[in-house]
Amino acid sequence: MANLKQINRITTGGKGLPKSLRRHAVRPTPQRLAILRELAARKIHPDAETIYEQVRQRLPAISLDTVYRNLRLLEARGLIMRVTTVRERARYDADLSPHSHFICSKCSRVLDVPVSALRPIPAEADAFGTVASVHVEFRGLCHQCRTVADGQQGQ
Amino acid sequence: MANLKQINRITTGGKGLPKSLRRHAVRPTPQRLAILRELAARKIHPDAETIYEQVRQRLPAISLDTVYRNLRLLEARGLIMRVTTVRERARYDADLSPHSHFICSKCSRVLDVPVSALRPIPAEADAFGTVASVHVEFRGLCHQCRTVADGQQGQ
DNA sequence: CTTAAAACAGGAATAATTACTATTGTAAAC
DNA sequence: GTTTACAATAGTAATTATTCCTGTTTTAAG
Ligand SMILES: [Mn+2]
Ligand SMILES: [Mn+2]
Ligand SMILES: [Zn+2]
Ligand SMILES: [Zn+2]
Repeated sequence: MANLKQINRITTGGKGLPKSLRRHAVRPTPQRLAILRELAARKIHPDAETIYEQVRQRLPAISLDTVYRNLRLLEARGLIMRVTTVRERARYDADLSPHSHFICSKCSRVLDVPVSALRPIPAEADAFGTVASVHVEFRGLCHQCRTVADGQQGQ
Repeated sequence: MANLKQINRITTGGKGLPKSLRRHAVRPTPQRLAILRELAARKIHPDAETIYEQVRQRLPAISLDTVYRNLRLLEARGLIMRVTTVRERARYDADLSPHSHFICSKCSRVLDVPVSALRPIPAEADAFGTVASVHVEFRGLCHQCRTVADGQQGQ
């Protein structure tokens, strides 16, 4: 981290973002701002590595870990969102009938949700390409974990 | 792999699955059958490790790689399905407005799908727990990749 | 200016999954 | 019933995305 003044001059463009960050009790560091700006400017929904490569052009000393750390923090504070689902172990199902799943964020059990709870999703998404599959996934606290305050680790 | 005859006697229970596998041009090996049976018998939507631990009790010599390899093959052949989404790098979005995404399986670009294409999902899923979030994700070939036969790696 | 807490860079560690290789099982041809 | 070619497996190494750790720098507050 060398020459912070200079870095600040480069990266601190508009004043909107810094204020927004302060409101969420997040310090507007140059690295953080650069990451957030990169995400806000482009609509490519980039991953950590892609953001890293871009931000590096302005802040050559930034580390990949800083990108990951900030993405995590910004997501937790509700300032950005994840496009993909939570990255956890792959789980499988032998039941091929059309249905969806409710995944408990506490005990990580997976419950079947019948299609009746879904309603068919219109073919309007075909505007973007040939839809091969639609994945619907509910997350939350299962009944068992809600009532029993102390969540056990089921599965 | 020792004493195959014995293993076969143990694991080859019903005759339905072996035939089903043959129909899909998949050889009904004892390991494969055990994995498939484990998945079909329980409705817990297990991950590879969990299946491994269970199958190991009957086939102590089975390797974890065999479980992974077969889950991959069975999914590819359409005999089982994945509960969770494809395991790839996490991607982020600064646009917090409610919308969904279309992910191209060829160029891996992510396109925004407006809510108009979704229809609200009924609160019927509350039957399973307190729904905190709903994730809808479309997969397929984007227009660009469909027309241009030779897919480029966009993003 | 001093000081405590937050954030950072760089590199090591972790965890899930896949790749590699020598060996074994299978099915079909002879 | 042998032979033979190919598929599948076990065991282990490698890969990949992400997180953790440690010493240092930056920030904010007194
Ligand atoms: Mn299911
Ligand atoms: Mn989006
Ligand atoms: Zn639960
Ligand atoms: Zn595409």
